[in-house]
Amino acid sequence: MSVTMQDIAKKVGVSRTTVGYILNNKPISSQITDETRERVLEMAKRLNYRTNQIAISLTRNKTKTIGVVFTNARGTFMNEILEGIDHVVHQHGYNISLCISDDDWRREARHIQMLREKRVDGMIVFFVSCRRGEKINHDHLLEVKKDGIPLVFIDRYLPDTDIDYVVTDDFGGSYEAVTHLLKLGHKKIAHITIPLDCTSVRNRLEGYKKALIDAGIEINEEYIKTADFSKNDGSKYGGYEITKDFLKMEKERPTAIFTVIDGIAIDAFRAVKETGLSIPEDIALVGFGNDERLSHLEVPLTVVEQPKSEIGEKGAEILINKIENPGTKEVKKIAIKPELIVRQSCGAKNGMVTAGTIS
Amino acid sequence: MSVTMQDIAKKVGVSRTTVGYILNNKPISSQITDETRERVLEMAKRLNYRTNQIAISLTRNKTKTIGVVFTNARGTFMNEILEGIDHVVHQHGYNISLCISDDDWRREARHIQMLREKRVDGMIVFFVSCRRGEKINHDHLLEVKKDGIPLVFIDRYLPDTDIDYVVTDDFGGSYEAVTHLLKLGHKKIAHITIPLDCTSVRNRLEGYKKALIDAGIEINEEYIKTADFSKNDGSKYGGYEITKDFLKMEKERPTAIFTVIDGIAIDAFRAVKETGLSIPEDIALVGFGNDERLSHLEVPLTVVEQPKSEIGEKGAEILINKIENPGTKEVKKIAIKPELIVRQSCGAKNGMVTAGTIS
DNA sequence: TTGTACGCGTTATCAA
DNA sequence: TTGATAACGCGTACAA
Repeated sequence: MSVTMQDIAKKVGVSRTTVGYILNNKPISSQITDETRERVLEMAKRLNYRTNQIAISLTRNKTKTIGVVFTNARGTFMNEILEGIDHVVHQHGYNISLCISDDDWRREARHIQMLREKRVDGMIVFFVSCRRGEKINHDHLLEVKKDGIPLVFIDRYLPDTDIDYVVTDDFGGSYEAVTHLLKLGHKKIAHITIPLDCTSVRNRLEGYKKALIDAGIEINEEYIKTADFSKNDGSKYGGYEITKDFLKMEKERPTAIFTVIDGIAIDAFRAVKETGLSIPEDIALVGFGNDERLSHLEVPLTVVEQPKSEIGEKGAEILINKIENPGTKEVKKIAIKPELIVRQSCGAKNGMVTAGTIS
Repeated sequence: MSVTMQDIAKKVGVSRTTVGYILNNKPISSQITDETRERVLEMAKRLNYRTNQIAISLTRNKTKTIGVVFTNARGTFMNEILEGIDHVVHQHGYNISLCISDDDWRREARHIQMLREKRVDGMIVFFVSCRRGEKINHDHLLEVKKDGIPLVFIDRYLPDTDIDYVVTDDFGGSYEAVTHLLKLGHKKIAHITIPLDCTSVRNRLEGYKKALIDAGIEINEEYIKTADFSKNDGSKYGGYEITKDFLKMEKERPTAIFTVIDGIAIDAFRAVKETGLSIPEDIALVGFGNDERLSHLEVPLTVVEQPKSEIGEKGAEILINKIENPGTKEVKKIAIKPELIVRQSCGAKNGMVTAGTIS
């Protein structure tokens, strides 16, 4: 099929070894006749010789490939992280092998099995978390770690394990967003969360609670609702429906809603608009994630922006460092502080409130 | 490092070959003692043996990996195509090696070189097109074709080459959008295009022109403008500025604007809104692509929707077919008819106008 | 059941 | 000095 060193050797009339020395510019090759070198190089060019990395991988036990696993490709969440990973990784001569698990942990496990068979040098994984009621097995992830294959989680992590990760500081971001609302005078701040059992969702809820507590406001469980599950009668109860319910609360009606993700904020926006109330005058609204759609709504939404590129870059750096320095036992657990992008839906004047990076 | 067949063979006290036969369930293995088989299988499980696909790739000369090259990861254009590719490809046991060229053809060439060294079985490429003034070299793509490596282009193609591709029927989609506007009574329809020299942009312009001509309307060059280039004085002249200029045209002011991509439509939307005119009453607006943002604007935009998943799926199918049936010389050139999604910005009542698939 | 050779590049060793 | 030989890494295929 493709041109091998053997082909060149045969054509030129030297051994495979000699060709190898010349093409790789080995010190020994300085002792090879200039004429031989010339002929070999020329033949290589003429035949369009191309290193066979498969052969190299076999001997070196290194593929220069890293596996990247995402749950899905909806929205632009994956994109920015992927771009971050791509930049760092290619700089170091690595390739990305991308897998999408479709929010199915069995698929995820199969993908990881494939990546292991292909002997990737390491993996960056955004793993599947369980939705209400599901049972999820994470053994395939723990096994990767156990077998000493460099592994870095992104955006969420497995508590009680010593696996490296790079995540958004969800607690901090949430805390800041709610504190921002408090400073604007809001006291009745609702939170819409989702039935997804992962660290980010939990930490955002905790950040919300802590901010209220620190401000001396009692947690009102009526103000915390979980979207996207079915009621007994089978009807959907998502961000839209929940918001409608919040708006019906009359005197106790919240004056601000903080949603755990952008998608829910869009639903809430629609609900508020339909009710004839206005944002931010009647209801302030803050999302989390910074989906592109949010800035194009009639009233651009204020959001906590996940530092996606940084997550990707940092994750890749940690991974490559692990790969190239196999001794290190140190486990990196990094939470990057997100930015609060103040637009119009919270009622503050436009601007950006920035915080530094903690780890 | 990892467990090999040799390890198992040594532990069990049989030859490497025997282990291979048993693990791969070869017919010959039926003549192996049940006891030996048991012991081998158990040892494999105990040691957590995992096939080394690198070794297999070396002998088979097949990596079961396909290279996918995109220009960038902005927006959700890549995502849907990628999901389509991913589904088809994994079904056939292939992995994706993803590269992002950052709109830089030299980077693209380097990526393709890497993919070739890693001996991918085929490639799906969304290649870099030239912007005004740039010089782009496509030799690296032609070489892939020349060397017999299965290659499929997506969303754009190189005219005058016999390389397979799957694209949007840009001409048809454009034609349909403009015809739709004509049917709504518009006669002064403007088109904003971009200075990108690729088949899709050119074909959309042609579709626009043909629709007008077929309706007996003369092409008014004043109504065709190219966004995103600098004027002599250095100021930017993008979709926003162009739209403002259109709106200043008084009597000759266009009543509808059709933009070559969604991004420009958003700019145009902003310009119209600022001018105090309303959509669709004063100005109808139609985009191309179906970016998620468009449906969340105050007035949801009517768009020609690129069939992204289909492009990905079809592209992957063609590629895998080429890989697994190496004889076929047939070149597939497929244009998938897009859908016109009628929302509010064109002034028609909501609904979807669908067309079939042509090829 | 086992030995042997192959695919391809690398490298330590050995001969001219 | 200049170059060739052989073995390695791992799974597979075929003859023995």
